[in-house]
Amino acid sequence: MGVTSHVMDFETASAADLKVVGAWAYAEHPTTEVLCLSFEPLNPSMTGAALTWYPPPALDAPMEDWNRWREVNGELHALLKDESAMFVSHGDFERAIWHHIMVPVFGFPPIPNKRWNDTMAIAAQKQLPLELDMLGRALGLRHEKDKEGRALTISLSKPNKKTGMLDRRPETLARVYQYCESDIGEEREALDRLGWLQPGERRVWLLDQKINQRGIKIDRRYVLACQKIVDEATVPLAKEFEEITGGLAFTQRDRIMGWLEKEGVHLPDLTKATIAGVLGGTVDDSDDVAEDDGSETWEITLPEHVKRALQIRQLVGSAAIKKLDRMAVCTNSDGRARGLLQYHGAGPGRWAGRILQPQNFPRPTDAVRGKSVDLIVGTLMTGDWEYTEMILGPAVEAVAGGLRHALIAEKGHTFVSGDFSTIEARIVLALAGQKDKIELFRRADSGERLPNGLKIDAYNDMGALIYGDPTFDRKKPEWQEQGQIAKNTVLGCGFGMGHAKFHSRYCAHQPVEFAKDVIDTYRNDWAPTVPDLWKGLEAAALRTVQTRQPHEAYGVTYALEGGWMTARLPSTRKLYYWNPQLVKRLMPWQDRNGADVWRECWTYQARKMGQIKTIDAYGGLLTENVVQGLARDLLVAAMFRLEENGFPLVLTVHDEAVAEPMGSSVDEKAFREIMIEGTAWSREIGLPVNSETWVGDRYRK
DNA sequence: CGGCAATGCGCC
DNA sequence: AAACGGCGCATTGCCG
Repeated sequence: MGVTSHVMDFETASAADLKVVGAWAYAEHPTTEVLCLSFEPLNPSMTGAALTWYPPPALDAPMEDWNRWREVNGELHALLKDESAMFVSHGDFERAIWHHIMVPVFGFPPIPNKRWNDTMAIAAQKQLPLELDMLGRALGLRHEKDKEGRALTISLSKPNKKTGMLDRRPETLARVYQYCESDIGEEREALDRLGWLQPGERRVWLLDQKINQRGIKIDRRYVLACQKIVDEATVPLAKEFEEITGGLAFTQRDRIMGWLEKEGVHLPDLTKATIAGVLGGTVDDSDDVAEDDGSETWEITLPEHVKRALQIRQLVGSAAIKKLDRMAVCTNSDGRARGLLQYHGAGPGRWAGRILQPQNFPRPTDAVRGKSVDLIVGTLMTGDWEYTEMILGPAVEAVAGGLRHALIAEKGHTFVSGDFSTIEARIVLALAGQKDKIELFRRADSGERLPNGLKIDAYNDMGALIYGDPTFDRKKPEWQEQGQIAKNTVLGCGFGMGHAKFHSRYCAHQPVEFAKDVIDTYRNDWAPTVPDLWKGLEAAALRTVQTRQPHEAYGVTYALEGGWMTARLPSTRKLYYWNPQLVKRLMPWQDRNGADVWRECWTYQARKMGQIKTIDAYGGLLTENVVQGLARDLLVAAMFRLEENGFPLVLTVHDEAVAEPMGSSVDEKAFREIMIEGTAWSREIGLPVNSETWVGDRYRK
């Protein structure tokens, strides 16, 4: 990226909370002010050449202050004028401040995304922590964080408690400038070690920036109406809960558990499934929900007051409704929320969600399932919780189920969306060369029927094998439960899940032998080439670490590069594993004599819950990474085609893309064709791609 | 009071 | 012979 790159870092102060509202709403907030901007060339021969720009001094300031300011101001303008000059930031904060403050307030020219690089994106792509100081620690940088400077800078956003004044004294600001320049040092050091994005990914990042900056419209009126419903419906129930439990709030999970014990009720947890189980209502498994099948109606008689308390928790305990608060504050003045997606936030390259986390909206709940979006929105829009309960059902649950409808298309635009059907299961089978099952999916996609008239269906195919009945039909009411088992087998067993996990997760009320049979059926009969895929990838990767030479299996090439293990996918993109190490590990199974099994394995380090964790790289995991990575690349390929063909994207959710084209009549068929076109590599491995699409003016499932 | 870790719960 | 994984956010509870 050349010698003319400069690292840039702003320090700002604001009454807005950056973590809550995100960079774009923060930058636009009327109280947000730039304290300073440090910039420094990347050229190593110019280390220490950082300059710090700050807003112009007061009109009556001494001439020397003005002269000093003019010098830096001139340097910055000259830099911007040189179109070959590039800029580096950590995250999108600098771009947001530049757009909302430097351009309109201080008259600087806009900086197009093409002139930016992002160290956070690079760290993400190389599987390292995203936050700068943890990134530094992971890379073993010796740069010491200026904690005092940081604390001081943060304190400048708050008025002095006694005087009510904001501290902007010259000596205070001088300390902030010093901190800002030190921050840049850390970023530069990190960049030296990271290098740049791998080939092909810069254009993905540019697309990501376009989508994030385009934002998505939030229906503010709807959000406010939903908040009103939640508030008013919750008040009486919270009070009742408090009375029953002797002063507890329904959010206090641990204390509720304690209280239940005291009342003689022993539950393993307070998950949705468990509560539904003891309350006698079965967990409603809609066709496309793969979880919760382990739950069942437990033979427990509950005291009435305990039952009522659990009911209340079930009714109002949805954490998802907190998204309403975020939605209400994170939008820009044009009503759009920006910066909701983090490029490469997840290991194999998927996006992660930010701010209001648009990737985990609750799926339709009982209260709203099967009802039209118009009815749901029309009802909630009244803000009347009693009316809502009359039309839809429990108010909080109805709001939770309708949360995703708060995302709307701009006036004069329409949403069109599609996902990839069962894409991960298909990629596993295609990669493994399980041709008969791939053919099965292909025939199912084209709506073909069996000789007995039944539509071809992968889950039925699996069910027929598990239950030894060729007429197996999961749509028949009496086979509903078995249908779920079959579905979970197809979807869940591709990455080496063992019988114990399958049992506890999907069929806890069956004997464990049943789970064993299911796992065996998948591995030995339904998809016998898939375990070979696990073994093949595991062996190739292990040999690579052992010999330090590249090894290939199933079109995936493992190699050691710098401090990373890389996996080059059939799509040519590489996955990164930081700091691979050989280790001996005890396997979670015994040999036929019942003896422990030890093996040479390798580990790598990855970010997990804000920490660096050491992860064992076994075959099932490597397979999953490869498969998820390929699913992501398939989506990215479709995203480029969509963007180029008049479908501007506003959101992606792993295997789903949402666009917001102009006009009210949208070519849904064209959208679908683009989605299922596939790529050279997907055709090479014979992957059948299918997509279900919808069109509407509100986000939905 | 704020930072941090652990846990729960939502989605793919 | 054979280990599902990936996320973010809210809350709680502990620590200083």
